[in-house]
Amino acid sequence: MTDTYPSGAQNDGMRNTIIEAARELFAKFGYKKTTMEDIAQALRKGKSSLYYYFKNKEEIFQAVIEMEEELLFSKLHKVVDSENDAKSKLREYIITRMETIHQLENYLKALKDDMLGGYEFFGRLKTKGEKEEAKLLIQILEEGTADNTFQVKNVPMAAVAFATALKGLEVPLFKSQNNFDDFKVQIENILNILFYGLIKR
Amino acid sequence: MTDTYPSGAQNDGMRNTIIEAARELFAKFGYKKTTMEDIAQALRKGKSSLYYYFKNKEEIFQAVIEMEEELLFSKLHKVVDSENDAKSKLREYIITRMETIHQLENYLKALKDDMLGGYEFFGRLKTKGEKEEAKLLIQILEEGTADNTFQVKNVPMAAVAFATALKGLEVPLFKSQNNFDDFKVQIENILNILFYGLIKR
DNA sequence: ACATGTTTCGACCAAAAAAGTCGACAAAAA
DNA sequence: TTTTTGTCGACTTTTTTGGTCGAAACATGT
Repeated sequence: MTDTYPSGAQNDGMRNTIIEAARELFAKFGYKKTTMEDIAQALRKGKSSLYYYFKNKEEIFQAVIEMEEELLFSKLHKVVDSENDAKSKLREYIITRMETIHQLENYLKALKDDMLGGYEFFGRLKTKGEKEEAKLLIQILEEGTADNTFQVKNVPMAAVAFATALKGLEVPLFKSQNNFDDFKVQIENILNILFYGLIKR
Repeated sequence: MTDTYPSGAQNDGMRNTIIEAARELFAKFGYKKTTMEDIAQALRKGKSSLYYYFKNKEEIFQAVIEMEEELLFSKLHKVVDSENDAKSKLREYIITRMETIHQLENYLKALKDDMLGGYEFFGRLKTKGEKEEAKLLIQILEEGTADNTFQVKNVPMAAVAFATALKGLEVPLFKSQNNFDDFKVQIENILNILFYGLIKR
């Protein structure tokens, strides 16, 4: 087979099993300190079995990060597709975003590592996520502008500005993984300031 | 200097600093996955500086385990030296023992690793701990026998039997590090059974 | 029963990582 | 100024790890 790995229904099962096991180990020890032997032992298999399903270690890690990004956007889509008004949606979007990223230890570590060169696959993944996030933010801002909750002249540009600000909020998550409640209070404060500037008066 | 390492007041400071930093890293990653570079970076020093204070990596780990054993027995001594009656002391001793061992992640890991060959220094440390524990249990049992709370014919032998039973209780700690509250309920149940057999009727 | 496809893994190799050493240097103390 | 203490970059040696390969076991099809 030419650089493709078994992905029929049967083997998706084993691939997903490997990804789940790897995910826990990467979360606990990090990418570097987790060995292929660790992952294999967690599955009670030989190390070389992993290479039947994945090309290499980084590909397993990529699959873990893709899964975690998928989880993140699944949650964000639920927020955007809810029946709430635009203001509530935006608030919920930001809180859900930061909270979920905080929980997805591997995704968070990958974001952090990316600042120092990170992984080959991560650039593409990040770009894809940024585009998806822009779409979601545009959707919320357009809803708010349509019903006059928000006063935004250039929605796409505002969405980009928002997304950039959200990235800045990621930095505190790199340092402290404990007091998210404190961080949440901070987010609420920032939201109030943001809304004061956005809500029509 | 001939195989001794600086241990004057000044350098005990640096040794203890190294031990504390190492302790956190060993607890988080385990002995094997923690590198000398990790420890050095945590202290913002060069890796070879560590070899000024310690002979090798295992000696650092030994110092960590000695410190944790010292913490354990310090707590146990407080229990035995309290003014409580023998029955309360025995109960408190067992709970404090299991709870503290549960908290001392490195000591617990060393106990676990010891079953698989473990570390060169650990045998001596364990023997020393067993002797000290026997003394403490004898003290409690003698107090209880003297005031007729317990009915024990051969106190030293009973102490050894107790210590052996306590070791058996360590095994559940190896597997689950989460629900200690459940484990504590189990301990209470076992204590009641033990007391029924011990308390004079 | 045999052939084919799928999955597993022990042995191995090359590369990378890590433990540990050494000599030079800086800083502190005498 | 000399001696002692402490630091660390460069290096060596040892160990670990990622990854490969061929053989074997297992499952499936004919």
